[in-house]
Amino acid sequence: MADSTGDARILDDAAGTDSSPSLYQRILTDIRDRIVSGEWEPGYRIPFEHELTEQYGCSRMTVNKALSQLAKSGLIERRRRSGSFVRRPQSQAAVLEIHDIRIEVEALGLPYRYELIAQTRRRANTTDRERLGLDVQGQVLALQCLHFAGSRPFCVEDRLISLTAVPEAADEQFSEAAPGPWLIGRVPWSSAEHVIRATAADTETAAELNVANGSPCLVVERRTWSAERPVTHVRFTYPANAHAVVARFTPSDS
Amino acid sequence: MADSTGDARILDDAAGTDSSPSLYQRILTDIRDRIVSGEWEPGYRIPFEHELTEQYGCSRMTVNKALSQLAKSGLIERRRRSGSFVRRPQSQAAVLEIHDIRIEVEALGLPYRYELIAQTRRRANTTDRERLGLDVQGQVLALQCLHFAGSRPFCVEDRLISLTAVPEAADEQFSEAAPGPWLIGRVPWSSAEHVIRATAADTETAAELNVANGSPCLVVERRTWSAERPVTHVRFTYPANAHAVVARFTPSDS
DNA sequence: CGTTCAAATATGTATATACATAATTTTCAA
DNA sequence: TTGAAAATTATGTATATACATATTTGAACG
Repeated sequence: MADSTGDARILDDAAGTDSSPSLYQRILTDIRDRIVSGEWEPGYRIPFEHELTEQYGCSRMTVNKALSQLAKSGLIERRRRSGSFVRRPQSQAAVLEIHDIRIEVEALGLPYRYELIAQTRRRANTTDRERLGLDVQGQVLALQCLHFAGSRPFCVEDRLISLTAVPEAADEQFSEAAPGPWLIGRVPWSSAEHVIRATAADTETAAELNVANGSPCLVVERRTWSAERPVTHVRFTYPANAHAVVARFTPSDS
Repeated sequence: MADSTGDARILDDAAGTDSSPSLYQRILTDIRDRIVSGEWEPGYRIPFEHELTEQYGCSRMTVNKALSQLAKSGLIERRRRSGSFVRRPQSQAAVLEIHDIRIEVEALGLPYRYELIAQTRRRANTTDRERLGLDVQGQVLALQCLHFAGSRPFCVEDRLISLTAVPEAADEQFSEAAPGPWLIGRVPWSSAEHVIRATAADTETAAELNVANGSPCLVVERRTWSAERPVTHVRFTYPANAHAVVARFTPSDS
């Protein structure tokens, strides 16, 4: 009797929808999409297991499997008796830190200051599209900023924001707040790519960083996507010896 | 009846052992330890679910949960009808590639050549212990090598291997095979840390890489652990523009 | 001798159920 | 009013069971 009930449910579902991805995976991606799209903001209480159980017409075990995985991957937080909540966008991944430069500078015991050098709004040109990984035209916001540690320049930031993905950025001044923290608090990212290399400082960069022309610099570029959509591309240029990128990795099964 | 059986089992286990970590997690770490310690080598067939079920006196669901997670984290591979097998050490993590320089060079369409410059065996000195993160003394093997792309030097490798962790390395010549691939095929790593920075080439490095003194270089350092034990530390120095480190990251719940 | 088809088998996903555990809310007495 | 005990609730882990699915093995047959 118990079995035949379950059986009927499975068959019903199979008939109703395409059941090629498993149910628990469908639940998982449904929830993940809602979080990543911003529909469910940080702090939002995800429906209780028993509610999802009803919505999907499945058992609690199935829902639990999906939610447990989301918790393990860090997208949600589960609290007994209270429910499951969307976590605020992880500001540092297990992997490569999405660094907040203010924190980096203050960790050195130096006062932090931020300065906006230039701000341009334009239709994406070829270079912009390449940087963002866009295939269609659209408005972008280009920013150039300087971060200071004490009185000395700490790094140059060269950023491009897709206004298609983040229209609110158009109304933002960025004269006080740096675009990095602003974006992080606003747009949950689902994927990121870093490219790290060394270059010799060109004339402009050398002047901005107050180093000798041609001296070695560390360049960190990051491209960020939210739900498959390009959000921002940023290039940080640091004078050598001022900065190192640290990445730790442990297979995540323990 | 079915319930009381399960019930009795749980109580038995609780009485017999400390049950503070959950059973499925105990199974998971048991297997993980055996793989990482090298007891179960790549290709080894892990006991079938029904065998583990007997060993741990639990249900298949519990064993399945542990094995599924190990599969998701990439440590094992599961094949229907055949069983679960230890995968060969992941040569590239989802995160930061543990790069095989030969492959990198050949991807550029250039012939690859490797040359051993120096090889020293010694008791670990202070610097060595610092590089490896060792707290006790022990024998280490220090290697210096050059990797060529065509006739031009591609990068300098400066490596330290803990002979406590890899005693076989003492008998290896490393005149033909580079230590990187040799180690990767032999020691499964459980954790890795990368530090990436830019420097100006010192006299020695400049000579080896055939670049101007003081020209910018990208330095990638990696420390590797196997089951909490330091295995190797390596520092790659590349002339700028010859190399970039690429890291991709997507939260792993999909 | 090879090809096809059926049995066997291990994993994959789902169910209903049970009890543990942590945290909040309610109740009730001092 | 406060403070301790009890009820409530959502998640955490485990069980027994069922059937699906992929793959190998082996048998039957042309």
